[in-house]
Amino acid sequence: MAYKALYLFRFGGLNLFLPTIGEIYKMNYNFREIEAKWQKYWAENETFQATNQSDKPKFYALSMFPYPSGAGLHVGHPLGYIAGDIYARFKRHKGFNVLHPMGYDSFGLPAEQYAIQTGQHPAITTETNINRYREQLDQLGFSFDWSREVRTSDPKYYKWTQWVFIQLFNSWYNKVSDKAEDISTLVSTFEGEGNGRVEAVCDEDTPVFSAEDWSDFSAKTKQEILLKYRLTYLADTEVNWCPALGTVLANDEIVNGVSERGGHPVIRKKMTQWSMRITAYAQRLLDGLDTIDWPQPLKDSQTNWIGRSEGASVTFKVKDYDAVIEVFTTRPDTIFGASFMTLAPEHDLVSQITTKEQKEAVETYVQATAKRSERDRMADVKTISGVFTGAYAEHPFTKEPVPIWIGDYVLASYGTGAVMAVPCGDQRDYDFAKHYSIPIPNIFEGIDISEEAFADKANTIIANSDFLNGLSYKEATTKAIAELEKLGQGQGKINYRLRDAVFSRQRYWGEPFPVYYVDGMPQMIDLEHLPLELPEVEKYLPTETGEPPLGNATHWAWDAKNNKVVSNEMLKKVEHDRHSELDSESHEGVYPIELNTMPGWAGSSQYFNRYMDPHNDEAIYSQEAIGYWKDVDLYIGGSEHATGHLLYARFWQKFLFDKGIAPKKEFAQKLINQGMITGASAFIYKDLDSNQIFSKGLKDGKNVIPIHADVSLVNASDELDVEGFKKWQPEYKDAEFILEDGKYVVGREIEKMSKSKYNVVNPDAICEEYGADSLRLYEMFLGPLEQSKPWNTAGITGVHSFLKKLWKLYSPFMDGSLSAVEAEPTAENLKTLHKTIKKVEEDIENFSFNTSVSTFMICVNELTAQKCSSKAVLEPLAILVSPYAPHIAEELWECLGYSESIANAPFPKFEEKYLVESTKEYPISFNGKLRFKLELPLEMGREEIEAAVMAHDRTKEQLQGREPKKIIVVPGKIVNIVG
RNA sequence: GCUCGAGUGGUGGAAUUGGUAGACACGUUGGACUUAAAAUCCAAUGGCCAUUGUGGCCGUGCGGGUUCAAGUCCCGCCUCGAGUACCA
Repeated sequence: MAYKALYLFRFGGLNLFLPTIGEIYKMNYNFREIEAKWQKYWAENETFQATNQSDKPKFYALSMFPYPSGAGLHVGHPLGYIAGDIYARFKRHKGFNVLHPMGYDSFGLPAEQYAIQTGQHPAITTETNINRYREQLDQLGFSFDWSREVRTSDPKYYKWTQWVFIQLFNSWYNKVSDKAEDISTLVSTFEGEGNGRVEAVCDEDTPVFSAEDWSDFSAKTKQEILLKYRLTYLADTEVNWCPALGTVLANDEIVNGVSERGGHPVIRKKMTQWSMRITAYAQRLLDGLDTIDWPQPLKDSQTNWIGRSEGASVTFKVKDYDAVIEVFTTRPDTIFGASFMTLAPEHDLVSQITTKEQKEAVETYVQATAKRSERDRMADVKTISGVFTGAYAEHPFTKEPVPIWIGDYVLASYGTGAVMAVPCGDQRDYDFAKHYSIPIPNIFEGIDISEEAFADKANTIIANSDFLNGLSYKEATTKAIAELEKLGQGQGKINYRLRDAVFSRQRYWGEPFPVYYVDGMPQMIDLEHLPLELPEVEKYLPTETGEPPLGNATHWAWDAKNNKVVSNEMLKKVEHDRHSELDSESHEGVYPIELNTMPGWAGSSQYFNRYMDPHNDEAIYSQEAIGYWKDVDLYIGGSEHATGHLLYARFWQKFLFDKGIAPKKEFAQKLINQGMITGASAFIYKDLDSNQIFSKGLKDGKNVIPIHADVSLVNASDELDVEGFKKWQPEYKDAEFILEDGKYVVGREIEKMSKSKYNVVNPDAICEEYGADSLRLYEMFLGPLEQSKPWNTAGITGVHSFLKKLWKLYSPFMDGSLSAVEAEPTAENLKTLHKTIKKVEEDIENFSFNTSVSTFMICVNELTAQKCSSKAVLEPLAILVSPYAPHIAEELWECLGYSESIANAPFPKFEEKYLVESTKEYPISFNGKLRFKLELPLEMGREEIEAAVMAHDRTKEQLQGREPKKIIVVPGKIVNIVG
């Protein structure tokens, strides 16, 4: 009651109680103190630890774990984490048992490159960086369950990465059951009947053999054959080799022909590499996309990446040679239009079939293309080049000779590396034919092809094509395939662009393969002897003989008898008296260990499952744990992983599903791509001919180059601190800055946030000035989560003052005391509250976090105006705000008299009845033009509303005695009168 | 080239999916408080016109269309962004 008296006093304008210094300190929203207090509380009380058993429904909210780079976090990094954290906290309020873990993708190139430069062990750099990341993450108040932290570079973790690799090695893909099976089932089939009837995804050069053949094969041959079936296998692959980085790069690590990291040139090179038979899963990876709620653009890019195309494979006999050329075509209906064939210059048959006369020209051409880098080839797509081999193939139906050309527009890596060229139906074939004056037969009814090819399937009617005449694309395709099958020269086929994924990297800082070699054949190390830990090396560069960095290790040989790593000296000692070791059941010697390491995506392909049971040393995770958590309910991360991590992780998950290790075919049901927060770089304009630097408005007409200036030297109105700049870049200390209106104004450009562009905004500084809650709210307020948007610190005062107002709402006496009273809330209070509950709940469910921040602001403004201090309103409001601004919410919650954390307080229930009003404003509109408003009782029906509207003066005035043609009443919305 | 996505005030962005366009915030301007600054509070703020007053016209990239009613739906363009690329 005393409070209430005070309260009335204060709002009555008679503030007689002057606060003491201590009270002033308390009465303000002291975010520094509050945030430190609650971060400590959460850590000490393990508030966010999830249990693997609960009566509550489960919810798994995951954000992509970061690579801990040396630069630390900038304001762009936490965006997705904040969104994920809001959702996780929301779900806790909603009564879910929430798993919200975090960890580090801590293997990677930067740590290794730093090691090369400084000699410091990558583990040390990584540890330092992780500690820094942790500090920054803690500062932002995330509700992560840190007891489940994983690091991909931790041997306890990568033990299981190695284990999955072994499972893949011990599996083959059975097309009949359409899943991965244990390699032992394949071996018993080979023993029983050979491989004639085996339908597997395997290497193309796999020979056909009988059961007898199999038993006669040497142990080594058997292993070689099995390697052609295993889901991870060794093969000579043409790879993207980056000499500058000394490593192989995946396709998605190359941008415009140069390495994504560092921009070094990349060349094609053949190497023996581990590969993953991801192509076995191409169709299932495609089909699975329909079952998951992922962003359409991301699905599209995976679909494109997999690149399914339906068509036919056709074999052409080569005239005068005992050889056939197999081609893949999506247009078997146009087969009568094929007037030549083109092989990729790298095609195996080229050297065999080339005639004497053409030999020189062909060889020159092949060499010339080999020399051209991928980048050059891409740069000039327009140039048409090719050479005739002198050989002819035989058309399967007409038996006419078809000249065989080679040309670099045909890619060795796609399809069979050969095409049947139908110039009338494909623009590239058309251009090629025109260029070399090859005939262009027209096989389309009523189509003019004198200028360009006709590629429109939908409007195709085939002509001049024997049995295909008069048929549509669809009919002709079916018919052509049927006829080809009769001849034994073709069949329907589905082709994928997706290639098997190269899995070896010539790096130090990655997972070692659990593999040693006996007679050059890979052997797996048993689970009980894992992890195989990274050895120490003197230097982190490739060896002088070009071996990967692990070649520098002195202690990197496998003692197969004692199952441990021994020094390379031992290797030499035992090696010379080894016989056919593969034949003996157990290997007792000392053998070399694989020198490559695994790529970055290895560790990230199973981490989400490992979080479920991260400390399990007996299994990758227990079946109880994964049986409970099953899959990720919400995954938040960047779209740049669309065809990398997100595809590989789906592949591993499907494999683990086949093996009965994972219960779900897809690891993440819903995925959201958070947009990038970009930086507004600042530029100064240096005159090229003098020592002058021009302000933005004066640079036009001058010969200037823009130079990045650090954004911290620029104020909100784009004015540069010139003295600060000179201090920062002493090379310009004598430069003359030409000002406009007494100021130096910088130019702005939106770019990706990056250290080298000096546009990085650090969250630490923001937290120091405004607090983590302000930063969290502001990052959400900036715009829709999925959209990329530039950072602009200026606007943060808006959300910060919202928090201050919120604080005041709970503390109107300005003395730090609790103001919430047991007073009955007014109808107005409840209306404001329930409006907010409804909107905020909807917004969170729809991931429209930006609009809910506005809703909070409106709510607090209204409640302040209403002078609301009722507990019945302020309690639920604290819960509503808590996912967004958890620290202040906890503090308010405590002020309201609770000793438990707000984290598990139930989310307020929305009740429609509080929004109901007695009257409603109806906007009235005439012919969509004149508008006025009319307030009418809510319970009025349609006819009553019409009558009330017609009786109104404005209506009469407008209608001037005429009868209205039509009256449209949309319930609760608008009344429209058409006069 | 192909595949997606987006164009709304000075700025970031709202708009219950066809129903009063510009919520909320930044910025700007004016005012209050202050010796002053900061902080805080109040008011105005799409454009043009009218103005003592309630007002009027135009406005969601451009051009058409459907509808009583279009930022939202349809047709045709333009621009920007993202992904991808000689894929047979």
